[in-house]
Amino acid sequence: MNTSIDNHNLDERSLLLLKALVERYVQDGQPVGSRVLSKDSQLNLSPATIRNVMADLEDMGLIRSPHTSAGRVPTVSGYRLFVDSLLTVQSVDKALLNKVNNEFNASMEKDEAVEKASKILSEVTRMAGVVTLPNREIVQFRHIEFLKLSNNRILVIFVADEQEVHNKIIHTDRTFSAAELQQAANYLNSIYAGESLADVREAIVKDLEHNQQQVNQAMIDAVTMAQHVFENTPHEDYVVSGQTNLMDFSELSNMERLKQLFEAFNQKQSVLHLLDKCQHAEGVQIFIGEESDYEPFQECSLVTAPYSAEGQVLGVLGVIGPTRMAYEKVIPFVDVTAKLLGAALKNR
Amino acid sequence: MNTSIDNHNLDERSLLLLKALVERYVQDGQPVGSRVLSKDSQLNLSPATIRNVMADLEDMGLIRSPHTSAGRVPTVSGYRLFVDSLLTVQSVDKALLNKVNNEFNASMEKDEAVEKASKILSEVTRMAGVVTLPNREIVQFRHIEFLKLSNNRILVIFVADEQEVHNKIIHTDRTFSAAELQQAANYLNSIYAGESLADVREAIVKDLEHNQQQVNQAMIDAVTMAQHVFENTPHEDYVVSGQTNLMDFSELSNMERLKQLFEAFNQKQSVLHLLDKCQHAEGVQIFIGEESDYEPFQECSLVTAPYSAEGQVLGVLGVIGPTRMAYEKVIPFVDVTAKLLGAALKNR
DNA sequence: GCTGGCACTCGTTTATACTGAGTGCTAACA
DNA sequence: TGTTAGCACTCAGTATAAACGAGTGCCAGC
Repeated sequence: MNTSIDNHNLDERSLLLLKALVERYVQDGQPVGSRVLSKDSQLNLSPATIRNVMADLEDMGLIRSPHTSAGRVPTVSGYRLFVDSLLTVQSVDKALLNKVNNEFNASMEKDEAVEKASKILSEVTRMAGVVTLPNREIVQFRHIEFLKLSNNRILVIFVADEQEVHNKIIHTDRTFSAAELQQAANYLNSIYAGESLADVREAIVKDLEHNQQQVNQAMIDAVTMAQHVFENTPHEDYVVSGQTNLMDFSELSNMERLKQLFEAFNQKQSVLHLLDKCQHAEGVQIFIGEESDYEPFQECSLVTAPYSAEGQVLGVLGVIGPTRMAYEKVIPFVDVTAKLLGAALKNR
Repeated sequence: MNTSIDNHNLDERSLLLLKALVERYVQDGQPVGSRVLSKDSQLNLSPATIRNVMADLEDMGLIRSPHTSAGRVPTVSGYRLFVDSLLTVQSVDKALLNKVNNEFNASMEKDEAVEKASKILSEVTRMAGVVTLPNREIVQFRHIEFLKLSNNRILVIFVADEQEVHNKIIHTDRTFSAAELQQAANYLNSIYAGESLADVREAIVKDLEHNQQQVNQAMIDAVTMAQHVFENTPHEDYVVSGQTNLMDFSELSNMERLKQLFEAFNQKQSVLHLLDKCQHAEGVQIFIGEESDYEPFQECSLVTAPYSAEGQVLGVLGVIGPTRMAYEKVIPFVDVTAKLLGAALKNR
């Protein structure tokens, strides 16, 4: 790795100072001046010298001062450099780790575990926790069932992956008898059971083409109905916890922006898009402030990690909080939570 | 009705003045003084006279002044008197009514309709809308199905009331074969289909006692499993929309309290309790400020109405907003929305 | 009983000055 | 050449005071 690029051609001392500055600022939220930094940092330097260095750092866009007579605060690039090469990751407290691990107990179902993970993330970090629901594409088709409601409304229940039950009402062109429905279900169960949903979807399309030439109307009907169910397969989704924690941060106390942020969580769509980007990143991924390129998150950072079981990436989890957060603690915690959630989902 | 009690022994003029004051205050959120009221109200009275009347109203606890040199604002009792006997209900705008009615279309399922109602309430009133999910007790049992997961974990799927699908995983003492499960389902479907959930629950208990003496183990097993499913029947629940609308009100801009309020929505429990109280009230029910006796709602009012279909009360819906709201518009709108939702659920 | 008048209250605004944290620059020092 | 002490300067924040104005309560007169 070319550290000279990573580090903006800065010498050791400047980097140490930047590190000290970020840590200090994260700690008490006040712009930090040369005087405190002089006492704070290991290097025994006078405030004046520090001011010189800070001037350089400011020129490089790593820090800035809110106004003339205030200290300096890190810019996004400053934070970036910090998290990329400066920060000393703190290992997660043993006791905490144990406690969290115990929260995931064996009798827990998928949804519960996800919910729990989100809650843990928010409670431990005192920020907002978010977990995407396990990806459905790689899930196995297990069982399907049709129930006639009214003449051409049919309730379809299908079970995926041992315990996920989905249901949907479809509208058909003609009326089916209970026997026909039973037959269709049997047909589908016999040929698709055990395949992944993605595969099933593909297979359905092929089956339709293929059967068209044949004359078995019953099969065509069955597959057509299945297609109804799978074509707009349930959207992805995620769970948020501890949104209200964000109301405690003074940097997010602007009602205007806070409202935007909360609405973003409700909308889901854009946040999902953002989380998707992290899905196939390896390990922890971080968006600092405007890096996310998403207006409502301007003042926030997002720390994520994908979680997986048996080599399969299932989803993403993370926390959202103010840019000024204790990255050195949050990052390892998000990381470990992802692993624990993955483990908890292993035999589900 | 004994108006002399209702009206705190106030003469017509005082009441008219109170009415004018409340309306004015609701309109522009500023304490209203004698001068504006003198111009505003029909009665041609000098500010001095109005001041005298206001002094009386203040003595009775209907209005108060935030400080010496401000106008007056209504107290909770003031609002109460206003909504009970003073307010002139404005009929809902025809165009709006039509628009709202069209939002509920026939192909909508129960959950969707509820969701929609909540959204409509929040969007039209620009406050938070809330709708409890239709009561499940009166719902019909339709179909049950058991699916074996692992040795003693069984996935139970049951369909209620034509389209509601519920699922739950139960743990059994012994292992059942697929055939046994099928048999159990058949048994339950044949004897309980069509009954209300409440009845089913009762029947199960009786069946168990009764069958105990008999020797048909299969039936006992079936009923025992059913009992597992029904014993802690899914909790009540509700849907909120437009929480973030509440962030626009200056009277709720205290972060501390706003956080409390949002957390109350998440907790659900207490809010549900409050809504429950309205379930069997006839027509619109209103809690003004502290009347709800629920801390987080201190600065808020809740306007609710039960909704029903075919004579059966299904749930409650309403809006939550600042005490200072346009009751004369909100009340009829909540009322009519309840009716429309009821109608939309009629043939579901 | 209603009204005009008047003294009074008190939150809000505006102006002014003061404070203190922090800077940039320069000159001297090692 | 890098470091430091010193000094003038900037500027947000706070305090103080004065002026303002919206509104009141009360009283005397119509």
